[in-house]
Amino acid sequence: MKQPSKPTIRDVAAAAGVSIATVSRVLNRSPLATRDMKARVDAAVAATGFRPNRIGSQLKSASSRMIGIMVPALSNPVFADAVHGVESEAEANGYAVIVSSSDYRPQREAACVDALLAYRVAGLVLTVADAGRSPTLRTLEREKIPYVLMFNQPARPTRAAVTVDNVAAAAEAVRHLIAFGHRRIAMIAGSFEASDRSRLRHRGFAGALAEAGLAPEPVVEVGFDEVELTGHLTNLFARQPAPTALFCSTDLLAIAAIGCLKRIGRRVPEDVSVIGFDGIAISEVMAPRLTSVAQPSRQMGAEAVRLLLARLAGQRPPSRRILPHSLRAGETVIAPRQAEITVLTTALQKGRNR
Amino acid sequence: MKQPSKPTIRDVAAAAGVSIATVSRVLNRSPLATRDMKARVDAAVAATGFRPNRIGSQLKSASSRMIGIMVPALSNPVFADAVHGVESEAEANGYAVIVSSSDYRPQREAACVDALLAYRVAGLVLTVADAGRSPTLRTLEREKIPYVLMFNQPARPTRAAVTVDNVAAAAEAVRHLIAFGHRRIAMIAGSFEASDRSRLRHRGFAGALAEAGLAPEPVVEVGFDEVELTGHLTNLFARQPAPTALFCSTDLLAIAAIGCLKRIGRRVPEDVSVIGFDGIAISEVMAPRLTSVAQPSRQMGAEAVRLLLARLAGQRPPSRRILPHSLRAGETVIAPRQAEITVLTTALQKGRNR
DNA sequence: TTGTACGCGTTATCAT
DNA sequence: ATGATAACGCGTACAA
Repeated sequence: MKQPSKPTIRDVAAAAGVSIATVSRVLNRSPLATRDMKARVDAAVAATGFRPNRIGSQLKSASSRMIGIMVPALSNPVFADAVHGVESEAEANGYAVIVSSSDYRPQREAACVDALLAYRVAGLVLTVADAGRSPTLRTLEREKIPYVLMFNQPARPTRAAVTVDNVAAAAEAVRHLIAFGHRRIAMIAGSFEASDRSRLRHRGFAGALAEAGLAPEPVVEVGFDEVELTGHLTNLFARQPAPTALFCSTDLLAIAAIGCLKRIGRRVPEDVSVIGFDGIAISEVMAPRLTSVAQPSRQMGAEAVRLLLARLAGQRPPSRRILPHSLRAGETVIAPRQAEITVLTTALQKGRNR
Repeated sequence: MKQPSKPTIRDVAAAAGVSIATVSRVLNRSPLATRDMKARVDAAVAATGFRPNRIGSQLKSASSRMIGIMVPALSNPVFADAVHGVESEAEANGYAVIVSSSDYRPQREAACVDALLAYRVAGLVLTVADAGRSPTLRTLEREKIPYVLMFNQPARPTRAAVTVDNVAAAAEAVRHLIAFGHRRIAMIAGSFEASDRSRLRHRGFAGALAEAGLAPEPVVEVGFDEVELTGHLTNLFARQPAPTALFCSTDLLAIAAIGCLKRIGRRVPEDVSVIGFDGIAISEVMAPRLTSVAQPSRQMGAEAVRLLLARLAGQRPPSRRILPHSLRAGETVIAPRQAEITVLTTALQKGRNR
């Protein structure tokens, strides 16, 4: 049952009639490798079916060329896209990626990171529940493991992060609703405890309302696996006067909310306008197309890797990268009924004045 | 700039005043480790901040406790879910997971797998474009690397795979439409070249139509990143008589199709019924809820890992695991207009007969 | 029960 | 330009 264990650099050396040092030089494209040596080694590599063993190489060189990545969940397309970005940028630079997910449970984060560190990853790209109070980040700092946050937007500017400006982006979403004439705007937010983004987006929401002199509407805070929003929405819309628009802290929540709204007899956008946050691909192909503040998830992953690699190369890249968000107009936001009437009236009066 | 390199087992031994063998035994829970030795070592581990280096251990023991995974794309929730399943099952068994994605490009598969093999992964869980003619799988077999396919359903029964019965599942979807009274059923299929699943599902589609004595409708084959189906659908529905139902080989395609249909003035389900394949989470919360043949993606990932680990443990597990699919009734399939009339008529007659 | 010493596959230093 | 050899961190056979 013993495997004919894989050929090593030693086997190649024997087959080529050279020393292992020569083989190593050829494999690593050392300038010292001469043409004929290269030819002989290449032939021997092909003959033996040799594959360089990165484990051996890592042990020696203490640089693992592996990047660890931790996200709350792969089931959210935002994170799946970001991981995709991380993976392809890493791959392009000769790095492999080890993934793990915390399942939105802050207390799992430490264990995940521990596992990654056991593999001596060169660095980490991660999204934590709360960058402000994360034992995990402190561990990484204490042990001087380079890391770059994604989506998190830590208050401490020394913590490397690639994000969008969550407060500004959320405020922009709300202002978009206000510009359409909405005055009673409610928010559905993902768990504040499990997501500092959710808190920041709420701050943007509240700020935009205050700035417009509007009364703050109640915020419905829900869990991330919560898909049954019917109860929450029923309560929300039982109030008089009912909200005319809904800002959701993620697209996933927005899509779920739209489904529940339809089922309780509120049409989107005719009765209620909805705007999401993330700009995931699916929200662009559904009908009506979801209006959303899009963040460039895939690029954020790629950019996080670039920052990490620059840091690993001993450079001093900016510790923070705020990527631009963009308001992606869809079809789920229109003017509320009353405003429509106002607009019409105004238009008629103007017409008459001519 | 030199890092104060991390403590090794040797530092721990020195701190505890024991030998490295003792430390190793304690860390690996060897029965030879005595209580007091364990106490001293544990204290020293804490004092030094030691973290076992898996790289060293892997090199020695030649078993990497890493699983490689390759999927066509993380942006498809089906694969993201499967990776999630792989990740958590692997984690539960002390394995780490290295991911890579082929971006639906068959010619990239070999390079991805090569990279994974360089890390001496213990085995692979993967989805290839076409399990029937995959140089990658042949490579793995030649080099005796254990692997388990996911989603692929290879003709050769020796190839380990965890899948659903794609032909039967697709046929069931089509029979569902037929049972509702649909007679003109078209199909939108993902690229046949990039997905053997797509081909099998088409076979199930054609089989179910033939079995019911229905004429085969044209199949629209589209790329996986193709989101603009308006043209295709316009052509499809310009035919006379137009199809009354649509079977899509993935939920992503179904969602895109529904969006495009609405935009060309066909309502779903009133004018056209739509059924998907995959049962991704989002399709359950949108409105109308997508009717779909669901496959247990997350469990498929987990099951693939279980199979792989059993094989690694030297067992001879069944090489193929066909997991049950389930028809998840949503709101996108109703009876076509004419059938509705027929049904009503029948019901009226029955009522009169009473 | 505990410790010594070797080897896993690689890179890199130092002779030649 | 090429080769011999010493690490890297760990597990374990073997000796004590």
